[in-house]
Amino acid sequence: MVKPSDNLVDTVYSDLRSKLQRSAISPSVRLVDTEIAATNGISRMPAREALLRLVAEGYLIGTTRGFAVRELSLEDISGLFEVRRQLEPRAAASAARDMTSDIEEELTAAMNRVEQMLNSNDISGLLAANVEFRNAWLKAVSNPHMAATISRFMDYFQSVRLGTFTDPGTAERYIDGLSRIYSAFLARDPLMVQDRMTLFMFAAEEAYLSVRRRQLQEAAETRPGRRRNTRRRTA
Amino acid sequence: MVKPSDNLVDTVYSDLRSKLQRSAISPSVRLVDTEIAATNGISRMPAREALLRLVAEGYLIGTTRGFAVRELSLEDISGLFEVRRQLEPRAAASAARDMTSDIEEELTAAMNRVEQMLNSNDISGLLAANVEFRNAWLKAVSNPHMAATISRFMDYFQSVRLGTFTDPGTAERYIDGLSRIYSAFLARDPLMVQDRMTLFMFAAEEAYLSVRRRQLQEAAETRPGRRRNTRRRTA
DNA sequence: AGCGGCAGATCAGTATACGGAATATAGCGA
DNA sequence: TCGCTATATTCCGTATACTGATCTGCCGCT
Repeated sequence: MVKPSDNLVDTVYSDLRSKLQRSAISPSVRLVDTEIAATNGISRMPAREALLRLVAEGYLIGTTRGFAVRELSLEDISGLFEVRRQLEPRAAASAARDMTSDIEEELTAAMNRVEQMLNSNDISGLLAANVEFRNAWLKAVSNPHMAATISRFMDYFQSVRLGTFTDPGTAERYIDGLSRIYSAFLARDPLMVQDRMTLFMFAAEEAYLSVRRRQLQEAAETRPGRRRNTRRRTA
Repeated sequence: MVKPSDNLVDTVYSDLRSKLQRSAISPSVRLVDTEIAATNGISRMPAREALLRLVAEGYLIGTTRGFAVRELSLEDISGLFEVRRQLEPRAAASAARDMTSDIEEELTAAMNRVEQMLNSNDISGLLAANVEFRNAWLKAVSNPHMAATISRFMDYFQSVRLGTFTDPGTAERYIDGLSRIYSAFLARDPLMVQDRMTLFMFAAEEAYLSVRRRQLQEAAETRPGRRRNTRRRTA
């Protein structure tokens, strides 16, 4: 997943992207190109270009005072899940059909790590293991356009996912759905994978919506009359 | 569809994007940032950033000697259509359900223009009318993420589409499928729209594949030992 | 005549610099 | 003490300059 490539823009982009995947950047922090440039020992331009790319892809938004990670509205979550529902069950089914044994091993390793992290209450480890699991089955999707699109849509949720896993009950239900998908993969049953993934999608949407609702409510309580500027840059 | 916005990057980006949509740029021409900057009366940076954005989105590829429009392989076409099949029938169905009367008017206007252009053998006009038609129903898709994704996947085909419309038989079959979808929209029957769009997708895939196959064969004949460099930039 | 190497040209990548817009802050008056 | 205005700051957008890699074409060698 790490693409060091050779040019600075890609390096910074990959670095930021992986931080976003790990929810390592809070929506409240401001990402400023000069800062990123300084910490990486490069000039503004590569840092800026990486940031703009993330903005174009919808992960960040540009404000007048630095860039910030985009916060999903409830409508965003519903909309994004509508797309995911159309793509992921079908893609996972084709992955189950075409899966090789080494991918099965990766899947097993990821699933073990997920359960291990759940037991040790390691939230960020759980997040990482979760990403591992999805990357494992995505590898078996032969259509690169399909895989890339799915990967992108999944990544939008990383900032919210953290909140999902903090709640123990939700996390356990989430992992339970995941393990059901896992066993369907082991059975190499495309239809079972498809059905369980579909169920999983609906459950996940519910979980994200409720977490986000709570987040928004808490935010409204702590800073009642707070305004945010979003500025131009029509996505 | 035109977003003038206010900053130069967006301006150049929209300009190039609309040119790509009209197949106004041949894959053989090299897009160089300095040239674009000069013609638009701006500096390299905005032009360059617009080009990089198009590269990141997959419309262009970077070479050591300027940027060029990406040519789709047969595998690309199959892969892209697999995604389109998952999204467009469903989205069109929801559009048929939620469509307002003014969107119906737009759809009718676009359909009339399509037939008019077909009769007068105006290929580029046909292309434009076709884009009009799809934009009309996409407006009725309430989920912006869905609409944006579909729009993006459609745009990959503009370079090939030109070839599709050049062949009279294929063009007529294409338009026939379109008019069947149109009448299903008029009937406000989501399921009929969904089914006809599904059929349309398969027919379109066939058409694109055969056109592209012919293109590739012709290219192989005219310049047999021609080599192309694609360079780094791991998408 | 064909082949290999050298020099110039081209163009992407990166760095630095300047201007302007929006925001934050300090100073002033009530 | 509070509100308003002027100044300072921050940071984006754009411009210009430099560097290095790659390609092309020329020239000499065989």
